[in-house]
Amino acid sequence: MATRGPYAKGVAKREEILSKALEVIARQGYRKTSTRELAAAVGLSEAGLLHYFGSKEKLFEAVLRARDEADTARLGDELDVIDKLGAVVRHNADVPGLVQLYSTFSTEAGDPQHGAHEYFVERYQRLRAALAASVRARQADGTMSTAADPEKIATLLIAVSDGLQIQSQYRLDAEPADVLDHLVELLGAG
Amino acid sequence: MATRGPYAKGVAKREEILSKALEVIARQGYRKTSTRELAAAVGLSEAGLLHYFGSKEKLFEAVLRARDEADTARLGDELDVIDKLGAVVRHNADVPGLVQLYSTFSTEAGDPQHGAHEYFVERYQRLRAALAASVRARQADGTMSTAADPEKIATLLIAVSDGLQIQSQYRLDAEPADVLDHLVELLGAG
DNA sequence: GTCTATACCAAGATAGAC
DNA sequence: GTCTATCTTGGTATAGAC
Repeated sequence: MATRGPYAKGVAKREEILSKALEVIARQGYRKTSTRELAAAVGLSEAGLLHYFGSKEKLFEAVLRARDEADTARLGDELDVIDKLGAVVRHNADVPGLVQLYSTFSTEAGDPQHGAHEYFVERYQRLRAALAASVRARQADGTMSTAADPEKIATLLIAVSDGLQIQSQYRLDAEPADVLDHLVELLGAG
Repeated sequence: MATRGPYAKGVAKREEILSKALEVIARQGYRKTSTRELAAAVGLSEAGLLHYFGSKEKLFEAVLRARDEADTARLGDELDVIDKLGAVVRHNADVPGLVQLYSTFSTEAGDPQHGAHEYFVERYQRLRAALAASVRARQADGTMSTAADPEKIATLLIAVSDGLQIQSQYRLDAEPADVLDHLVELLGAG
């Protein structure tokens, strides 16, 4: 039962699929992207496509992981986590299809049976911990109110960022990132 | 060509469908609830069920409208809109199926082609206007910081409430309503 | 009691997941 | 190819306005 791992060709194809999937989804949204269409776009049969990821759910989970990695690579280590969150929200405004993928997927994976449920559980835990640490650091150097509860503010910041992405799909006048900035600014006083 | 309006029988059936739909969704989630199953639960064929609502999307839109009305009826006119939002978030914690329906639906209806898109556009506009008015009222009687921008805070409060419902599906320690309360409390200072 | 919109069903077209 | 899902087509039966 020696497990052999992916061949170089498979790794390359995997990456091609992810980047193509991102492109197609960004153009036409998540719900309208079928595995059939995606398969055609990368020159594979449906079975061939699913061979790499096992299921549609896992494929989209991989797309989101790739996006997280791209965000991390793009933003570097200059900003603290709260500022990064703002930068990502700002950047996302230019990629509506991806926003829809993230929103739809994070919502439907709320079902513990969903293939990507654990991915989001871990992602949210990691994000909350990092944001809470950033809140504490800001409180220590006096740039955030000490009345704020770090854990609750961490949860709040994620909620704001998720919720703004949903609202932004419905003729929202304000820029989502500006609303988030306003919150951080108000939390700085006091 | 005179349009005759629904018969008494139809009105009753419509209500039965809405309440049964809520029940079924609460038990097994939104995505796993098919029109076939729903039709069986109310003793109709699929075509008979769709006769009332036209499409699955419109049916679930009707469920959400009914929930909004129930919330309004239950809460009365004692509370101002911000407090009502908190009360609804608190109440929703007891109806997990509804939370999933609302989250999933509000997300996938982000597509302008979606049957319920206009419903959410109007709902968000109405909510934002009401919340902004409440912010201004609080600023006038000194219970909210005048540094807060009423429009942005209105958008923010909705985002928080939507985002918390998503996060609550992923092993969130804090009570969503407590996080919202914490925000309102912090906005009161200053 | 007539008439027609409403209430409902059987079968199938279409399309996506796998 | 198979299975499952939404929704359409083309009907019959009945409620209830006149």
